[in-house]
Amino acid sequence: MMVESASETIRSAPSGQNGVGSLSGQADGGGGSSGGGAAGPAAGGAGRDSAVGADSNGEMSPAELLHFQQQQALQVARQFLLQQASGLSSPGNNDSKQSASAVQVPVSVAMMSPQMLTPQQMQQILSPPQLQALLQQQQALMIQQLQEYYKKQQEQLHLQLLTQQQAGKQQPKEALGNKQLAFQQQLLQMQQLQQQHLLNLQRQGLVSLQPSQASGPLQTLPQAAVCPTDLPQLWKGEGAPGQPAEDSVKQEGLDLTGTATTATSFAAPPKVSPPLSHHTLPNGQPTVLTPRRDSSSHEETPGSHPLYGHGECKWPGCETLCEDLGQFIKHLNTEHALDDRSTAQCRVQMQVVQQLEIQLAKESERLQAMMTHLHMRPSEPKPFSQPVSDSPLPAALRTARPRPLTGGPRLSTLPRCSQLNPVPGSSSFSKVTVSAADSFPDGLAHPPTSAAAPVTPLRPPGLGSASLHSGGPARRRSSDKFCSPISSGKGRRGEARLPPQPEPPLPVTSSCPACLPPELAQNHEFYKNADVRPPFTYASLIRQAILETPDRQLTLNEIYNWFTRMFAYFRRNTATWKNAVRHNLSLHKCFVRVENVKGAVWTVDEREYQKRRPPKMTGSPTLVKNMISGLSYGTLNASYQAALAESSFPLLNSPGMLNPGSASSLLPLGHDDAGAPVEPLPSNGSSSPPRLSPPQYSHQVQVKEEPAEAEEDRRPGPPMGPPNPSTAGPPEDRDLEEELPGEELS
DNA sequence: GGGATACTAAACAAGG
DNA sequence: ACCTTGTTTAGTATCC
Repeated sequence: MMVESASETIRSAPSGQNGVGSLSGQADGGGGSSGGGAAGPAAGGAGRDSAVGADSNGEMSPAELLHFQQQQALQVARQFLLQQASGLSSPGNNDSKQSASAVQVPVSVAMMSPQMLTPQQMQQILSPPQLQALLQQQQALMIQQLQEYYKKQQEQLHLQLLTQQQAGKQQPKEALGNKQLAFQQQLLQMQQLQQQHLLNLQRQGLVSLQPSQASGPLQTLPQAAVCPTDLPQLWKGEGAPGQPAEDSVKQEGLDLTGTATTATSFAAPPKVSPPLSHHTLPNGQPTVLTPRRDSSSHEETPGSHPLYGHGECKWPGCETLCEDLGQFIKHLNTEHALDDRSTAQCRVQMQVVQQLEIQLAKESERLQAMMTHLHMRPSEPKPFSQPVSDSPLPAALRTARPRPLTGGPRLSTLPRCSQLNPVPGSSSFSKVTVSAADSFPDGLAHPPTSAAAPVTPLRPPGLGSASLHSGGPARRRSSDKFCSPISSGKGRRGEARLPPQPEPPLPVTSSCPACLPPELAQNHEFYKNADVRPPFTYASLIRQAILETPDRQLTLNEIYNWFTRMFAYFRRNTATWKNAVRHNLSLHKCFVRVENVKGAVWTVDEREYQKRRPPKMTGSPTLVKNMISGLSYGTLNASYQAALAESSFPLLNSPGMLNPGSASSLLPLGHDDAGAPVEPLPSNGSSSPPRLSPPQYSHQVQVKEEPAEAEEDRRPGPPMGPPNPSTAGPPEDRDLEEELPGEELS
């Protein structure tokens, strides 16, 4: 039953996924052509999305303006990217950084027109700092434009006011008073609108209150940085549309004081409010300041570098100490130049950022809900029923919130994520979960709550539900074409291929129970939360799972749990992977099944495992070649994936990636044959794990079938009994925290 | 085109 | 009868 549903899902997905449109076209005509079905949805989605904020014809409401500006920002971002790619300019005009930044952008990007780049692609291409800079620029731009918009409005009103005043000289004072009041009220409302707009932006993370921005654009928006506690007042104030402006002004007290002043004595320059005081949030000060500094340093300070701080390189996974900036730059250029590893890391980071964005959206929504519940309920209608424009704000909230940073366009380009929706598989999943005993919470709970909501926005609107659920296949295709750095390239190919190369190194690090493979270790949080297919093969993951335990053995169920625990992808997607896991366990000699009292556990025969690899290693050179030869985006993408996978490994090759110390410790392990022995296992295992581990390990080395049996006899009860529970137990428990809900379900 | 590897799907069996 | 666990086979995709 379950199987059927799952398979159905999968089947339905394929046709739809391919298509993800826009990109497939540019990437390489080949693969994507089939997806006619999907293209439709995608397009539709884009359309729908754009519809939300696109029709900014005529007069724009603030909400529309916001969208429009987001689009513009996106455009700017694209241009920025283009510039980056072509090395014509660097965002921050950092002297030292210029060369590096220019180099770090994949050359192939330069070949793509800005229009061809989707936000996703940009994410893939730009480094986190670059992205950050980009975002900041977008924010600044948006704020600026918003500011200008309001400024114009103010000026218009001002003019009208003056006109009225002049005219009013001849009119009865009463009339004048009324009109003035009306204008003032209008002004007030407008300013309140500004406030809300900015608040929204802040909520969405679009406004970070950077110094530069603060001093400029924001200045004119006195209430921009209203602290949360002021919100109620704000809303309250707005909520009194019927009242005379004066009243409302009074109500607003602090916040609107400036405004009121402006309104009455409008002649005063719009920028009255002290820049900083407004931007200091009660608790946010530190946080606000920090990013600010970074951003400023990033773009303006020549003496610093976003990737350099506290005397060390902040490149993900690299903490190399550098005496000074010069040295760091040198290090940056040598160790983090444009190569597979760097690009791969970059992509991973992008994924992280993306995930964070999702998270941000989620949290923003939550906050909104909370605030609505706590503050707005009493005066709920007020904020949303603004006299001037009832829709503007709300609309902005609704539309912008979900996708704080990129808005519509981006969504349309995120087909790959279309796998989120677990719906179909959920049933089977839950089933499994339950039986699994351990955790699965997510299977059902997550999707709806955490995943569903936030994710939704990111999904291409167009992708129908069909594409949404996509279990395995879906992910591949969708991801392939564009985005998913990790998963990628072309369906399985990417996955299958990448893993191999990377894996070699994996063993090394992975062997250490405490540590995961670099890539996994570094992004383990990411994979844990992001519905992204990990760039590892099932075999490598299984191995990882097993090696992570003190006694290097896991039951099938525990392996399942590890998967679900470590990767969101395996929580939300169909349970197909379980079959794959079993299949892999049975298929590969490197996995040895050992029976014990408790049941059967699986161990890893490192020797066997290492045996498989050699051949695969050859892959990377090719990738590099591809990279260099500058091929099409599709190819590049593949190479990226490979690079990524490679990066995951331990960067054996690149000392730069690791601390001198760590690197040395890891490197010795070597990924090749030596690997087996190496496994830090011994170290860790011997030390912490019970007596069993040693024997076990030895066992692992043995050949599969027979040994298993013999082994079993040899170490009947003891091996499995105590250790197993203990081993599996702890980790499980750890995660249980997160997955508790799941348990509840069961 | 063939070989190797990987993934998915599915059938089947054994045991709980 | 159902589920889990294992094994095996088949088909497909990708890379070398």
